[in-house]
Amino acid sequence: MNEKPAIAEIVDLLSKKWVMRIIWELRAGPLTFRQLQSACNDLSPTVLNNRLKLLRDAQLALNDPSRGYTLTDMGRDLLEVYKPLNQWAIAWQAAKNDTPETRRPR
Amino acid sequence: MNEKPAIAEIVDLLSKKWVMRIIWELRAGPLTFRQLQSACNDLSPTVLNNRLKLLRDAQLALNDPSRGYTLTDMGRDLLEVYKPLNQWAIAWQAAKNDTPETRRPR
DNA sequence: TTGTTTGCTACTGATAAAGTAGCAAGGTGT
DNA sequence: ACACCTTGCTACTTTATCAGTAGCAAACAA
Repeated sequence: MNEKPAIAEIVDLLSKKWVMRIIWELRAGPLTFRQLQSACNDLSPTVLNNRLKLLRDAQLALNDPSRGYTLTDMGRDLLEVYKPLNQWAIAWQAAKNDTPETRRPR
Repeated sequence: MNEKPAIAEIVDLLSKKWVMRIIWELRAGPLTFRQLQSACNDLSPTVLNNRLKLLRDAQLALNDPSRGYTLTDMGRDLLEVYKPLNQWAIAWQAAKNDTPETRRPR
């Protein structure tokens, strides 16, 4: 039924611009379409709508008309999985900005 | 020195097409430019070269002329961080393809 | 009615990615 | 020297993706 390995499928989805950001912005609770828009640097409704459709199809988010767009349980799980990446990223950013070329001698 | 939070910076990088795939293809050891190309579905040298530059700048990969392109220690660490995502993805793919709409009644 | 907010679409312009051809540098073998 | 490779890479063109703007219909409120 699935042509692709699961990891390839999710990497494809998360490689699309704004997808991870949208999930991130929904971390604290539901947001309306327009709230999401302004949370994501006023991205165009064209792209936002497209991404929300992808996220709904992937069952990572859904639209509860009375509350707004919300993460599903799976969406929240994905955020949990991403937490270690945050730790790694902090160490990475510090390390890559402290290289022989850019570091001044002491 | 850094305008962006580390997590935003790495999400930006990993959101670019082929970046994660390239890291993945280097998991087992060095590959030459052309080996990487064919490993990544014959992607154009234009994009591959661009991505390799990004990865070199991010110090996740480097080019050892005698061996080919290789992951740095940080690059390998990133792969480690991604392992849980693989587990999550398998469960996610199974769950999302077993929904009330697409599932036939028994 | 008038006004507001909702999700969303249509249309246009800009940017990123892909496809193809080919080059210069370095090695290898004759 | 020569003709061959493979290397990383660039130039150029086409196509896909993303962004910006305007605005609509539905739902509700004053």
